[in-house]
Amino acid sequence: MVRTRFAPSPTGFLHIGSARTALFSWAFAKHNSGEFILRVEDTDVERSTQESVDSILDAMKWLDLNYDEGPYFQMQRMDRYKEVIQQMLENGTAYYCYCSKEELDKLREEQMANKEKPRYNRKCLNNHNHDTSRKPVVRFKNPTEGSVVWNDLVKGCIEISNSELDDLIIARSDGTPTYNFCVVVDDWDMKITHVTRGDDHVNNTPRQINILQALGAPIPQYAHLPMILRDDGQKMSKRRDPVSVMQYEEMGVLPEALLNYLSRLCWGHGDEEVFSIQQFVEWFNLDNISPSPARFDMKKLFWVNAQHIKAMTNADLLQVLAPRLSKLNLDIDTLDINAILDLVKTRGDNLNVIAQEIAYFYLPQELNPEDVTKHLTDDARKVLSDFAVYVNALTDWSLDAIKALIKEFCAKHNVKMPQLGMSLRLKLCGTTQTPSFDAVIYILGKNNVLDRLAK
RNA sequence: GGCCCGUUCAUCUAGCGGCUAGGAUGCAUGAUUUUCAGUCAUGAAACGGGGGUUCGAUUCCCCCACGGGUCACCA
Repeated sequence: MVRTRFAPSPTGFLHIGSARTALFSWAFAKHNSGEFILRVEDTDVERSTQESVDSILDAMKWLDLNYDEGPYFQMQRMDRYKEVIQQMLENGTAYYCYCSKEELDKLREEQMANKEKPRYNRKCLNNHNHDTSRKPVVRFKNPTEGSVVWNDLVKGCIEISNSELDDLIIARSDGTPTYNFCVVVDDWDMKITHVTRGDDHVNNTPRQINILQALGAPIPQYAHLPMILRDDGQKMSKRRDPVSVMQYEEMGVLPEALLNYLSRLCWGHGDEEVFSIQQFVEWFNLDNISPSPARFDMKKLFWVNAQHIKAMTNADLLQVLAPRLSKLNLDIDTLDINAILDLVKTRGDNLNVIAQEIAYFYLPQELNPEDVTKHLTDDARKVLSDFAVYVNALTDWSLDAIKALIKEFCAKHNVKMPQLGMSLRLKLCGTTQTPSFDAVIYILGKNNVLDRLAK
């Protein structure tokens, strides 16, 4: 049974890169009929907040990345961690260290000055004459010989010498365990078979494997996924980029489109570009993940989004649009919303634009003064009032009849289609960029058309 | 700086020793003459550099350059 996990720390919203990691972990589990576990790594008491937990959970829900187990919270597993630390203390795979932060800082500085690798000098390993008034930390006794080797499912074989590692702290002086230790105990207890995570964790892996071995625990498989960078190759930044998943919701991106786009970063399946999440799960495997980082291309994301919007049924589209339409105070029942949707769903690459396209059918829009001077000249106004007479006289309110009417009008009044069209659009919709005006007239209905022309 | 990882069009990618190096986004041009959008067609555009291995390297190996990650009582 394949078991993967997603383990965010609740120190902020769900990051777009984390979402990609979650997606791949989830898809790998689903593809293999396995289980996906959510675990909240909240051992950093200073920075973890309930608000962050909630926003991460909300984002996971929005993306519809469901977990089979959890969310587990590490802070609720303290007893277990302490039990394991006690065992390690007893069997000699861990030891108390009484060195103060100041001492350690000094040591580090000296080593850096001598161009040595900063690492703990094991002063407390066998020295028992320490200041017991101090609260000690617990250190893991890392092997000094040999190296740690694992076959990373994305990166291939990686080997790191134990001489690169030092005795890391697994419990702080206040007794709370640290990240690398909790991860190990959790992955073990939760029977995680495949650790899929960002490749910023590659350097933690040998430490974790060493602890796992000291514990006599099985070693899971590791798959380190490449980072997602900005379009200029820099790291994404909170200040400059939309990095929160929910910001994309605000920008009118569909969750399935975001997932589709994210899936194509560092992964591909032939020439496939636009596909459903179900299809993705069927295709997904770790072999096709490219080991190099990818850049986030906002334009392509929105193109993918447009493809998904276009492919939706009107009923589904209306449902996702509902909150936006009600915010605009549209009473959609007054017109044929289905016909409107048919016309506008190809006219935007996000839900906000689509909602605006719908809005001008229902509500008279304010006119841009530039458009007025350009298109609503005295001549144009005369043409429109003549046209209103024709509309008023039309008894058969069908699209074909309206088309015929327009043709007839243009011929008789010696007006070219675009001439009529632009001023008509402006008067009817408040903008010169609309779908075919015959269709707009048809949907609006005679009364609306005459009302708006009269204003 | 040490260690680890990476490098195909501007961007996302296909390629897994022999191809006119394919697709997509974006860009440019044209068509659809009812605007914009959409759609369709066409076009420009890539194997970081240097050594090997081989009959033959984008593909395998080494070196260099560049990019990224990481070196906490953060995760």
